[in-house]
Amino acid sequence: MNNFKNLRGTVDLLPDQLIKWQNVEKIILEQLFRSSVKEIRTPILEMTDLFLRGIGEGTDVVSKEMYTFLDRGKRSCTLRPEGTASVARALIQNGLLTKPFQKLWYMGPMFRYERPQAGRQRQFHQLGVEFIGYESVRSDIEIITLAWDILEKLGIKELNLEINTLGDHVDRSNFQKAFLKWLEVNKNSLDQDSQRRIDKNPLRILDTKNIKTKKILEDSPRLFDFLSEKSLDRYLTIKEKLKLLKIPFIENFNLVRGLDYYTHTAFEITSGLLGSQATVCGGGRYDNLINQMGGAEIPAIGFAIGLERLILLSGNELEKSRETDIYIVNKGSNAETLAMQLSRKLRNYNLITELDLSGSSFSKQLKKANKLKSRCIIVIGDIEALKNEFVIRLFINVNSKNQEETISFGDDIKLDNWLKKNLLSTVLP
RNA sequence: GCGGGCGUCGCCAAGUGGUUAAGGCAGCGGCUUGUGGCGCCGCUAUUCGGGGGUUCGAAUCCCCUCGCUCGCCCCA
Repeated sequence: MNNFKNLRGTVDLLPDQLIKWQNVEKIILEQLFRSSVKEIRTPILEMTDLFLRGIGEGTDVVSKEMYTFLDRGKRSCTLRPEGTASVARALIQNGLLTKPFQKLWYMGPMFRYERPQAGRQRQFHQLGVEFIGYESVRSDIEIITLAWDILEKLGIKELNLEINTLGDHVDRSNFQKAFLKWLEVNKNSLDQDSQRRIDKNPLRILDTKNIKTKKILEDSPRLFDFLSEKSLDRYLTIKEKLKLLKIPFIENFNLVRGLDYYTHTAFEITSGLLGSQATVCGGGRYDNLINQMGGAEIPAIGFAIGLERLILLSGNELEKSRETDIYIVNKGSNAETLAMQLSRKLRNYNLITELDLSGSSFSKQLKKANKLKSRCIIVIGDIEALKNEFVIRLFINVNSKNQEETISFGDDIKLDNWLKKNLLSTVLP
């Protein structure tokens, strides 16, 4: 096997699969459009420092999962592992932060160097939405609602929304002090992973999956008790409004999320149907990120949806695509020229037209049309070409020969009427 | 980075030491060189992920390697 292969953790998306992708993307884009969210596109490649500063050096993403390399100018570059840092950078750099409020989305590939498994790849795709400049509690609700509605529009069932609050940076550092103190005392009872995290990223210990550690953590100080009145009030309001909007959620005080920049609201939407990589959507507030990266103090909140996981969850009704409307069977040089002209004309209708380019026998071409489940065929051979006409026939079943019509080239009215009567009335939008 | 499972045609597979590597689907050609379905006939792996070894003989046994996959960690 000397052939080339794709790199581990990357996949080819093939035509049949892309039907589903396109349908999913269409529904997403429509919902974003209706929600007044605008698109932004940033480079896939960025300076490594952007992510070190933005995401945080202690995070797993930065410390062990980045695709980083030196370019020819010896600059350290990284294929983006997520989108938020890039968006923040772009807004600062392009002076867009003078606009007080912006709702933005992006969609595209992200890269993380990990061992692939079900629902996890090294190159994967995310839809990200960021509400920039929004501080109000309502913006938290609105963005959670948006994420929820997108998933709902796609018909995805069995979702769990988990929410938590991380407080502001003051709350968090107060808590962290108390927590670190507690950790020192209880260090030896923790599992190895958690012990390692004490120095690197203590908050993440809260999210451990180790059952023993979980048990021990029950007696640890809780971030919730360190929330300022304002932070607490914010959190309670969110819960209350979500209830009013009838969006079901569960509280998860251990939901910390992997990136350093989050403050206040953190949320995740998971599905039991995904196996061990259950998170479809993760998001939260990041009021300090833009400032940390050199911009003004601008609050923001966002989420990201993993498209591969979304596709796994989406129903197979989205795999269906429209079939061919008209298959043009043609043979002989004059006929072929006429067929080309005709196919161009037909494409001005909202019809899927396939011009046979094989030059093979009528029988072969008909078989192909049948295989494609074409709703209608046009036949142009030497005989038709000589008379400057073509035959158009409904192709629904073998016996539909009687529903055929001969039309002269140039008789656009007759063609138009035939199409309206037989095809256009049932064409999907 | 650490564990488990698996690699036979484009896909699904049988074969588990003896000289032809089943079968199905898909594909291609024909029956039918200007008319679809069905059917029938034919073609499609000098080779079993790759390399080395054991053996008279290997897809089948051993070693190494590569890849895939599932899980841990973590995340989308």
